Parts: sequence; structure tokens; C-alpha cells
Amino acid sequence: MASQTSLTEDLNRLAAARNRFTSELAKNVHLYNIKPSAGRLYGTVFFSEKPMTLDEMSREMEMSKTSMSTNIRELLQADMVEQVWEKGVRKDLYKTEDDWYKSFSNVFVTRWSEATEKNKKAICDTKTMLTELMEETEHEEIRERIGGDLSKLDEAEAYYQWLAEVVDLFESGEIFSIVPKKTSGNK
Amino acid sequence: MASQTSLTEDLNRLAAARNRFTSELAKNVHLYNIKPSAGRLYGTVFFSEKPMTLDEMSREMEMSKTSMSTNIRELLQADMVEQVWEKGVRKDLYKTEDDWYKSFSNVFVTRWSEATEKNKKAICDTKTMLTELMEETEHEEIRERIGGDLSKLDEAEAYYQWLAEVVDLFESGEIFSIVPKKTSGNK
DNA sequence: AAGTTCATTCAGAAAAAACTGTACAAAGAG
DNA sequence: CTCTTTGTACAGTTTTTTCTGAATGAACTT
Repeated sequence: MASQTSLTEDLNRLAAARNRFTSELAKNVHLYNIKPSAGRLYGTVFFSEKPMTLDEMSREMEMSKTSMSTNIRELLQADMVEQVWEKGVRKDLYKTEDDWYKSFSNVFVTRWSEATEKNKKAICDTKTMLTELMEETEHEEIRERIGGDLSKLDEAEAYYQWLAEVVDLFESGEIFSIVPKKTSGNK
Repeated sequence: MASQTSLTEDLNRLAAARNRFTSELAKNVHLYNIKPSAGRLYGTVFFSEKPMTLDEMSREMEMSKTSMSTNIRELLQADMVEQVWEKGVRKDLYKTEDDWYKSFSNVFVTRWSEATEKNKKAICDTKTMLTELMEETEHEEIRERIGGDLSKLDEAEAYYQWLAEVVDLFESGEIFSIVPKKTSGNK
């Protein structure tokens, strides 16, 4: 008995469904400091039934292999994707980390703690520069401005101090005892 | 008695100190979905002794007034900057929100909850599309793939559900009872 | 060793984003 | 009402980012 529905038609619908998700993901990954095209690549690998080679990604995404290489490395560094080994397969194989808590929380923590550290450092440097100038200058108006700047920076510093502790909450996994992981519905 | 230090020299040092902070800020604000140049503008207004007009910003940053207008609106929408009124002044005046917890937490919450909502929506849509296809297709191989996709999406959905609750923690201010605000040193 | 098969490097092309000047409209002053 | 002053829209330019194909070299095969 022949099929009622066309296979290619159904494959198209499958692709369209997957694309709905992947496109949205691509639009939002910049918050994790990842480029849209790397986000699309993530989606592609995510839906793949088995680990993918660079050539397969290239064909699937209709983009150059060079881009696949570049983007997969970005995902690899962010720990969102991992390399897997299969006996007899020479090409590099990649799959996405199954655990979204791991992959996304991790990249979040990494990027934000970097940024927070750098900002704290910058505030510290600025304060040092200002304090030195404060001691050396003889112009009252300069001293006044420095005073104002220093107290503004204190406010900012306090915020970043707080933010650093918040990031720690995620890094240590303590956050999960406050907001528990959700177990996915049909497991 | 004449000054030992040159005024312009000291002003330069002041500017350099401020710039150390502003430049770093500009490099990192993309995590809040704000462009570097808007970040630099924020820094400029932040250090200003008094509220600034678009023309002043333009002069200070050596950029076009058009850009100031565009960027200040971005900051305004993110609630990082507010418009203030002074009697007799026709030009629009802007200052930064003093409370960094307010301005930065707020923009964080806004951008992340938007992103989370959109992703959750996308997952929901994708699941609907897949479920419909599941019911209508007659190809076993398609059904198998859909099955796999659905369980992968469950995992992702659980993560976003969790993330939404985390964002709520910030939105409600509950986070401050877990990680208390730091009071700035010399207040 | 010679010949493949890969991934990656690099320089240039293509695309996207940021920035600017002109033009215009709204609001205020005389 | 006319003449300024001020903010913004828009089109075009500049700058930055992303993408690609050819070249390279490493690793594997025979």
C-alpha cells in the first residue's frame, strides 16, 4: 500500500519545525557572546540524529567548510559542543552537550565572570589613577571632580562586587538549591 | 604662588583615568545587548558633574549629534539614563541613574526575560509543528526522528523554564535577600 | 614514498553595522 | 507671523564583521 503523504514533503515539514527553533536560538545567543551563525550551527548539530562531520554541517547549512571549522571551534571553547570518536571514522565528529544546564550555564558563567572581573579591575585602576592625581594636583577644581568621581565609582564597585558573588552562585551550582532544576516531562 | 602642576596636564590625567573605566565598560556592555558606543556614552554622562545636553555629549565624544540622539535613546529605553528638567533650559538634559543595581539589574532582566520568553515560545511552536507532523505522516523514519526531537526539546524547555524562574528572582528583587546588596565603602 | 583525505590559515570579497551630514519638523522667541 | 533653536529621519559613506575559496600542511593509506 502506497503512502498517502509524500516523503520529501514530510522531510520539509520536519526541517521547517527544526528551523523555527534554531532561528530563534540564533537570534538570542549573542547574550552569551556567541554569533548568530554559530547559534544556527548549534541548532543543526543539536537536531542531528548522530554526531556530525564538518562536511555534513557544511552541506546541511549550505555554508563553507571554513565557516564550520571556525564556528565549531567557538562552540567547542564555550563547551556547548564536544568532539566524539567513532572507530573507523577519520573525520572529526561533533555532538552537542545534551545537558542544557551544563552547556548554557557554563558559557553564561564564563562570559559574565570574565566581564565582571575586567570591570572590577578597571574600576580599581581608575581609582588608583585618580587617587594619585588627587595627591599630586594643586588645583582645587580638579580635586573636587576627583572626589565626585571616586564616590560614583564606589557605587559601581559595590555593584560589581555583588555581581561577582551572583556569578559565583552559578559557578558553584548553589543556584540549583535555590531554583531547582526542572526535570523534563516525559523522561 | 604659582601652581606647580599644569592645569591642562592634570585635566588630561583626569580624562585618562575616566577613560580607563569607560573603555572597559564599553567592551562589556554587549552582554546587556547594548552597543559599545552607547556604553562609552554612558561612561561620559556618568562622569559628568551635571546633566548633559546632546551637544555637550557630541563635543565631549567627538561624534555626531545624530549618534548621540540614537545612543541616548537606546540607554533611555534600557533605563540606564534619565531625562531631567532644568528651568530655563530648552535643550534636553540627561543624567545616568545613580543606582547601579537599578540600572544594570533592570536592563539585564529586561533583555534576558525577552530572550527567554522568545525561546520558550519557539520551543512550544516547534513541538506543535512536530506533533502535528507526527500525527499526519505515515513514514516510520520520520516518526522516529520526531520522537528524538521531542525528547531533546523537552530537555531544552526544562532549562528555559528554569532560566525564566532565575530571571524572576532578579525581577522580583528576591535575589537581594540571597546575595545582599553591598553598601559602598565611603558613603 | 606517493597519493589521499582532512582541517585550518589567510587574503580578499561580501554583508552588516555604525556613523555622519543634510534636510525637515516641532517648539519657542521676538 | 517670522526667525531661531533643537531633536530626529533618512540616505549615503565608512568601518567592522562575517564569509569564502585557494593554498598549506598534517595525518593516514597503500
